[in-house]
Amino acid sequence: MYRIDFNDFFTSAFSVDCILFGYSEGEIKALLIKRAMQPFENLWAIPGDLIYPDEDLEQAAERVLFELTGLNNIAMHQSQTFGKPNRHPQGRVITISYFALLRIEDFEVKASSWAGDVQWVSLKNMPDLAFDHNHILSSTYEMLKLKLQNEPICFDLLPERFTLNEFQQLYEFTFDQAFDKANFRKKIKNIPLIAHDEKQQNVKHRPAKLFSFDKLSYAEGLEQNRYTFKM
Amino acid sequence: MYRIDFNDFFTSAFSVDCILFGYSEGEIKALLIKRAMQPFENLWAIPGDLIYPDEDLEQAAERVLFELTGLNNIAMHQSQTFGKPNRHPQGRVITISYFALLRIEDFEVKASSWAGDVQWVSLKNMPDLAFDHNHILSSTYEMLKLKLQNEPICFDLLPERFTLNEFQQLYEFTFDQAFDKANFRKKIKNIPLIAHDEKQQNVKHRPAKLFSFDKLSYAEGLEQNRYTFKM
DNA sequence: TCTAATTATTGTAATTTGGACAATAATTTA
DNA sequence: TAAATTATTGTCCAAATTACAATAATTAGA
Repeated sequence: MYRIDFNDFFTSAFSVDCILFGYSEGEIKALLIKRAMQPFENLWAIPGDLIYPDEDLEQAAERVLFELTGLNNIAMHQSQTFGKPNRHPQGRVITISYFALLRIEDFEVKASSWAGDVQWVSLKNMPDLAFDHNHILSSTYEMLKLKLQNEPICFDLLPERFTLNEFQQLYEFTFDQAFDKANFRKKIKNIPLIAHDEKQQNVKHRPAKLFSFDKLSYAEGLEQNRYTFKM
Repeated sequence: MYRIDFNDFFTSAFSVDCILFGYSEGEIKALLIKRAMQPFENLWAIPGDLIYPDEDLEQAAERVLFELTGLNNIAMHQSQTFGKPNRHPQGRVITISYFALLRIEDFEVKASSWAGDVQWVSLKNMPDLAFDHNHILSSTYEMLKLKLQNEPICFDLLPERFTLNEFQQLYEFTFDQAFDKANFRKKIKNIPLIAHDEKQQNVKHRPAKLFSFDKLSYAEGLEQNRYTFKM
């Protein structure tokens, strides 16, 4: 086994790639940027940036999110790390992928210094992306689906107040299977929801009641082991 | 937002940390090394090494595993990446943790060049480790438990032929709860096991039948969507 | 205003699963 | 051969799941 000089190891860089997932029109979408610089200029890509030498990973991920959306205080979930030796044409760059769940309608996207254009793209309809970003995106999407099934993060994708049907549709999309309406409502009866008096607006039929997720009650329940979130 | 020179980013290193989990005496254990070099010389640590500039992440993880155990062809699972700016006293080193499941009795551990001593240590009984290794170990253990509940990897920890009781005990340990024997057997009836004629040896009571996991049938079943592994 | 259309919401009965516990079987030891 | 010990199977009841039916609330149009 050969040994290289210790300092020769310190010739690499790392980056974060932040996959921002949103949900609209019954589909999960990712926010992509059109790269404004080399390499892969003009190709669509996952927003990301090199990590500063004194910066924490999560901090870097939050920085990228903020530059693009102006949003703070959004939970970032670490997904996986990708590091094939030749994945970046300009040197050895290992990238750590993070994802966050956003409400598309809650903010306006700002194209940043390194992005010429920004767009929500449905996962069913993904073009060829820069670097190994198609691979990163699809494996991060798998991780999202796993987490959606085990943690109550679906509410980060839904509007603050949602109908039970919207909730159900998101789960049907996630599991790629249809549920019976009546049975879905029984299935979720142990998830603490707040029922509001407010109703759905502008629909051509009986409007549905609006609900919101009761975070506080859920946190309490977790502590007392009253439930774990399992769909 | 300040910008540093592009080349200043290429001053970091990355490492893999390989957590080797084994199962014996009703407990899950990790293989730790006593560090033979600075920093943290003589402290117990997770085996790991810097990644060579032209080396793939998984390849590096397999190299560490091989140096320590002589084992090849063991599935490595990527866990999480840790990168607090000051986690390594000699520079910026981000580490990617991998884990593998081993049958303790199937090989002999060899202390390697960078390890003075090697030992299986129960997770219930963990000393202070080098670097942020206590943190890495405990969060990787959480990921192991999650995967044990969703993928049939428990069989990598059990002997090739096992009794249903051994299988049950591993699950009781994982879930930290006891199951009724009869009911456990119903619960697992959709997991394809091969029943052998062979029986348990050298026990002071009725010997139990030995089973092994039917990988082929499981893979087939997965393809046809006949089952997903959920405990 | 009344009726059809549409979707929301609740209920019911049958089936399946899960948990508690009892009964029987196969060994070893003395 | 009997006692001890653990393996394995069976049974009953409660709980969860499923399929499907019934009722409620709203809009649109006659």
